[in-house]
Amino acid sequence: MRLSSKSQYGLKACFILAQNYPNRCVSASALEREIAVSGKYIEKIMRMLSGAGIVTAERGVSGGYKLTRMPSEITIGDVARALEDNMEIADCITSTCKKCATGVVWRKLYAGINGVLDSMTLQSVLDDHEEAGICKCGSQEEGERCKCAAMPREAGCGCVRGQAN
Amino acid sequence: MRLSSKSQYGLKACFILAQNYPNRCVSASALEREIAVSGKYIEKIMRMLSGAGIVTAERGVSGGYKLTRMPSEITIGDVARALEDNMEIADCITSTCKKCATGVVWRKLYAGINGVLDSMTLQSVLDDHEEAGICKCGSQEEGERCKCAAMPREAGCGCVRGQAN
DNA sequence: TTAATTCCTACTAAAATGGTTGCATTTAGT
DNA sequence: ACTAAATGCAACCATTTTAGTAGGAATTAA
Repeated sequence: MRLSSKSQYGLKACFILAQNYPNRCVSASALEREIAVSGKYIEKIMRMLSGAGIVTAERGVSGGYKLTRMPSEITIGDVARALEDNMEIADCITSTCKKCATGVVWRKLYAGINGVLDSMTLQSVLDDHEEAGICKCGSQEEGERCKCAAMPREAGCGCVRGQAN
Repeated sequence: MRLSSKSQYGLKACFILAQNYPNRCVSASALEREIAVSGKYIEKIMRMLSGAGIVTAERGVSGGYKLTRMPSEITIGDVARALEDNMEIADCITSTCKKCATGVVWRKLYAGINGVLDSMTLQSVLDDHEEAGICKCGSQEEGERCKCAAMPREAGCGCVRGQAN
């Protein structure tokens, strides 16, 4: 009962894209720096998100990835279902078998999981996080000022582009 | 994002033990017949449940497994957590890291999963299942009479011990 | 004594996971 | 036209996890 690393990295990437929405593309190599994950691997993950219609990709120099819709229109469930190879938590989820009582159980769990995941959007999570006094950009320790340098940020986080602060 | 086969088989076994509670022991070989799973494998699974204090085992001829407490006192979560090797769905569940927004998400999911699993007991699920017009013993197809023969059953399911009906 | 049972350890084949490699294609800038 | 930075794609690979299997020791009712 574990999420794949794809979901974990991919969601981090989506939060970064959300912060750059709708203007800027974010490249795989920028994500590599920010998330500390292999560039080739995050590239693969982004391609899965692209295939699922969650991000678009622009090729060529100064290309990268961008959300296809507003962060408030993308649920965590959208992202997780795109990246999790197998969301069918048990064999009897899709089957109509009613023979044993386990079907009820696993279907209820399945519904619960998707319910939780779809109750949050990229936007709502970032809002909650910021409201809790934590800078959206995610690169600082608690109580410290933001240290991020590589990435353009929204106002209010204390970051300066291309310069640590 | 998948449950292990241990949880799936193990929960089936627990329902059978629940139907035989509190009088009868159910042996691994009986479970093998009922659930259609390797006897050696279900034996291993039962030992995990025994280690978790959910069932007790009696050795020797006419031995087997029995629930340690009433089916209404055992939640599905108890069973799943005993059998699922790793319930930590993401790396940041237990850590106190607040740097990125994914922590909020996965902790909410984790709480949701356990909430669903703990909202059901062996008893409540069996009751719901029976109320839906489905025999608790689980061996019949929908609309058919029960075909189970190997196992003693509670009144009302139409089974006769040691005899198909 | 025997047969049916659990207990325990070790082993193994297959599948899934978490990437890596290499190359083709696209594109902005010079 | 050339180059460098970017995505697209397919194949590969090592490690870990999963889903059992195998074999024997200890226990117990008949």
